[in-house]
Amino acid sequence: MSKGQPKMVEKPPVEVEALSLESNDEVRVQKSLAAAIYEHRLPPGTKLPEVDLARILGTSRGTLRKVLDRLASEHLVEQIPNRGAFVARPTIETTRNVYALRRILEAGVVRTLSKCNCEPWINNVRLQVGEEREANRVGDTSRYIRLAGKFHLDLAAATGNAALEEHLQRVVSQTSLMVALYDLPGINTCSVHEHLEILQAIEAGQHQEAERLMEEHLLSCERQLRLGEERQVVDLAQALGAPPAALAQGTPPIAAKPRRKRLGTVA
Amino acid sequence: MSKGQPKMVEKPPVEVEALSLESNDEVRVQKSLAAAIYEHRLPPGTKLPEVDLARILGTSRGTLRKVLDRLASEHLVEQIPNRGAFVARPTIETTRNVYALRRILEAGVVRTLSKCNCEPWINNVRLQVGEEREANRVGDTSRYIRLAGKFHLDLAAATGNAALEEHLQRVVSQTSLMVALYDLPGINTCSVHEHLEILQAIEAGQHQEAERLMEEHLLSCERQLRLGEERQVVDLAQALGAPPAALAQGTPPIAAKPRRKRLGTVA
DNA sequence: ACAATGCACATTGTTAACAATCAGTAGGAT
DNA sequence: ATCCTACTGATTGTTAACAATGTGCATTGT
Repeated sequence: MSKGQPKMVEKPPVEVEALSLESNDEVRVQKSLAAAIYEHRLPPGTKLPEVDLARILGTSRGTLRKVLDRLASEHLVEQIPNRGAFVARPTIETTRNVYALRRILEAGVVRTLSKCNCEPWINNVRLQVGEEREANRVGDTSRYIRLAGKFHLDLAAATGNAALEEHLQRVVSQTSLMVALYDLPGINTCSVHEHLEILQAIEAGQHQEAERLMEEHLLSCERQLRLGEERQVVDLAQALGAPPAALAQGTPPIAAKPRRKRLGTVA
Repeated sequence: MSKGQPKMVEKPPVEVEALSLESNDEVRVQKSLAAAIYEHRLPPGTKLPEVDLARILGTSRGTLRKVLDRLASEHLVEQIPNRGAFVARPTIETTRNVYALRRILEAGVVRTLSKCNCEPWINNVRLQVGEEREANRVGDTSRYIRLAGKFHLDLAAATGNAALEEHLQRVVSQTSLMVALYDLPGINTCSVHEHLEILQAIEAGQHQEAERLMEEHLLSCERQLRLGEERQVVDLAQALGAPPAALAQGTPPIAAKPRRKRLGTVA
């Protein structure tokens, strides 16, 4: 066998299961960061400097870098080329899209559950909704956020479809960012009552109704957000009541972001 | 401002759009690899050695590593701790789950499209289905696979929901691996005719029918796969017809993978 | 006083050398 | 002859130093 040219195709009898614990450090760090973002302890826009975070979380810069990359691929952080990583600030359009996707996914979850046996899980979930209500009453936001999300994820887990669960996990995490960005403080995000209604419909075997309730619930969540039109770049002239004659630009709102100061190039 | 302790929360006026071109090299390498896997040029189980691939794709080991990580997070490659990366070999259970997820997502796509105007895109898509048929007839598998997948992705793109499109992208890619693994060669994966039927129903505004056709289409795709029960570890004794008395293990198939030779420890 | 230019610091990005681990092989004992 | 053990080569994983880039401040000129 020539070893000069690269051997590309070579099937090994891989029979080992791909264990997902990996470095064990990466998952710990990733969970810490993801949880902090998810629970609004790190608000959107927060800078995430590599060295500081590495020291705080007790890991190396390399692993932290890898974790930031992964979180970026989940749209939980944004990376700007030579400036670093920030907690993501999803746009309003993205928010609408993600909520629409959640409706599709979770309607699917409920539909799938209607063909399964609820007994094994439904009581556990009901208990957790109780905790949810309690956390909400006491005012423990972190805990409440976690539990409210967990309700939806538990339903997905109950389907036994790991792929479905994983994808929902992603959008639910994103949703938390959107709540942090656009929710008015003081309003309760996920109504506990609606959660109970959904469980009830599922248990009673009312597929259609359960699905409708879930979609309605997600719609009501989205409606609690301040999703006015995109924070458009303010046209100073117009805002200050300049004479219309001065506005040669035309009617469409000036979408001109390209504020790009040309730099470098020796004068 | 003390610079001894780490400053964690610090909102910068990030108004720059997060450009996704990144290193420009990473995306190129990732696209190359992903395409090669998607088009079955790299069959499941193929080892992906870092140095070879880096040389072939004309990049550094570092970026290739990053790309492999990303593809692993999309379940296109599996990473085994100290042995490297391989083109993923999704299990039969995963396959069923992913197809179920596709039915959920794509039914959602069709439902969403029913509320939109088809005119801008439907003719383009129809033309591509023509190319699809042609590629299939000529026998250009790579091209056919690409186009058949593109149909589904184009529909998702037509919804204007980038999040939905992205998630579908992932499962469609995974699906390609499953076809490579479980499809019997010689059978055409996605029936062109069914694609046309779906388009027709959408155009005619028959929501229900379009949705039903899409689910039926995906079911028929899944049915073309050889998804017999999991390739269970063969019990040699039983397979060779050893006397039942010798089998003290019991009925359940010996799932004993833990072939783990204890190593090290000076004798 | 304001704007623009150049410098210094801080942070990110990349590379290369080193360390750890594993597969395959040769050797020896039972 | 077969099984076990120890070694070698190859490949992956990690660390640390270096390079590149951007930010902010001080300085200078109008």
